Amino acid sequence: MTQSTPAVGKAPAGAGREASVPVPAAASGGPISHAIFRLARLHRMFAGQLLRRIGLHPGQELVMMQLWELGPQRQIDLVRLLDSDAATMTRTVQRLEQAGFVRRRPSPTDKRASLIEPTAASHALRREVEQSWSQLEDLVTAGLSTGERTEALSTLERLEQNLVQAAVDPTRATES
Amino acid sequence: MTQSTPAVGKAPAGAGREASVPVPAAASGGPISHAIFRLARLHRMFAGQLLRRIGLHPGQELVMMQLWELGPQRQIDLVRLLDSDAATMTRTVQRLEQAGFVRRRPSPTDKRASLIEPTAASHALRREVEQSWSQLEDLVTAGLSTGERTEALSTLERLEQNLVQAAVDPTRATES
DNA sequence: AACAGATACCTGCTCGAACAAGTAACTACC
DNA sequence: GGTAGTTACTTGTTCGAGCAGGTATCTGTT
Repeated sequence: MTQSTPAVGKAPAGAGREASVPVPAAASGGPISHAIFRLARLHRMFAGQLLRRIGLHPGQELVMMQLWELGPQRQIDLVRLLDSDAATMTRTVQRLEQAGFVRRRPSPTDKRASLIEPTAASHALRREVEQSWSQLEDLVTAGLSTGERTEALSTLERLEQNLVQAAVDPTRATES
Repeated sequence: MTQSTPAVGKAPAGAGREASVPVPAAASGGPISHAIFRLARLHRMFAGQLLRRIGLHPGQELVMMQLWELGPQRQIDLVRLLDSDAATMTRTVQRLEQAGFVRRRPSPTDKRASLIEPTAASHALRREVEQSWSQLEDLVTAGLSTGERTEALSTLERLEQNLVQAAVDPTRATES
């Protein structure tokens, strides 16, 4: 574990401190950026916790959800759906295959590609994964009214859109 | 790169798509959670971009900022300040040392510990790192009024607090 | 039909993150 | 002062993420 976290295996690493005077310098340089960073960190930790007991590693659940929902997909499709990376997908699929959650079948129309399909064993996980997602949602939105949730969502999306915009139109400072 | 992103090395991987119908299933299972996930992803990509041209890897800049601000620190101090992991810190410091941004000196009072201090070479980076942070802040908060920024910040912090709370007081669903 | 370019996938590498173990060195208590 | 427990750090492993190649295979054009 990280440090004083007592309940190992329960609370995500290092949660429960900071949130007060986390990183003075970094915070002053970009409070919102820093808040995103911390929120993301915690959020990832919790997601990791939840997934851990299901037997998946963070990221794998996203692949599985696509397969469960859309059926067999080529790796490149998964890459595009998840906005991931071909190399990462290769390895993630290999591990999922090795774990028995996924099977590969050569594409009938394209000798380069193979179709990735969820195994029967994987379907047992589906409910658990979905539960974990809503569990996480409950945790993160605890105490928020419906209106506040809508508001929070639109705030997050606005920030996201700013970044998407900056990526598409690098008229911005990202350039040197 | 990921997919159709044209300007390789400029726009972070895979930005510019999704944001419309990204991951139907995952989104419906936890819209805010999912929004956090996407925002964090993009945010990390941008931060990575910015850091890349400085010559640091994501995470290393946080260590350096602590050192610049507080002076020589033991690894355990850095771990606590950044809420990181001792093992990760060992390797991050090793890489920073190898890159010439950091030096190790045995602690005068504790033979187990060593003091990590920023090198002169590293100080040249400081301004760049700080610029990158405010650049990122500008990107992410583009078009937001001062009031909206305050609001966004408190929204992020509220979500963060929810997670912190859940970590400290696992009366919640995180437990099985 | 032949070629150039795009695709789909794979492999090797580095890095942070997290877990598990292990080794010194320090501290507290008897 | 000697031992039990803690602490600081290291190493090994797995995993996602990203970059840089490399190899088949397909496709569009001539």
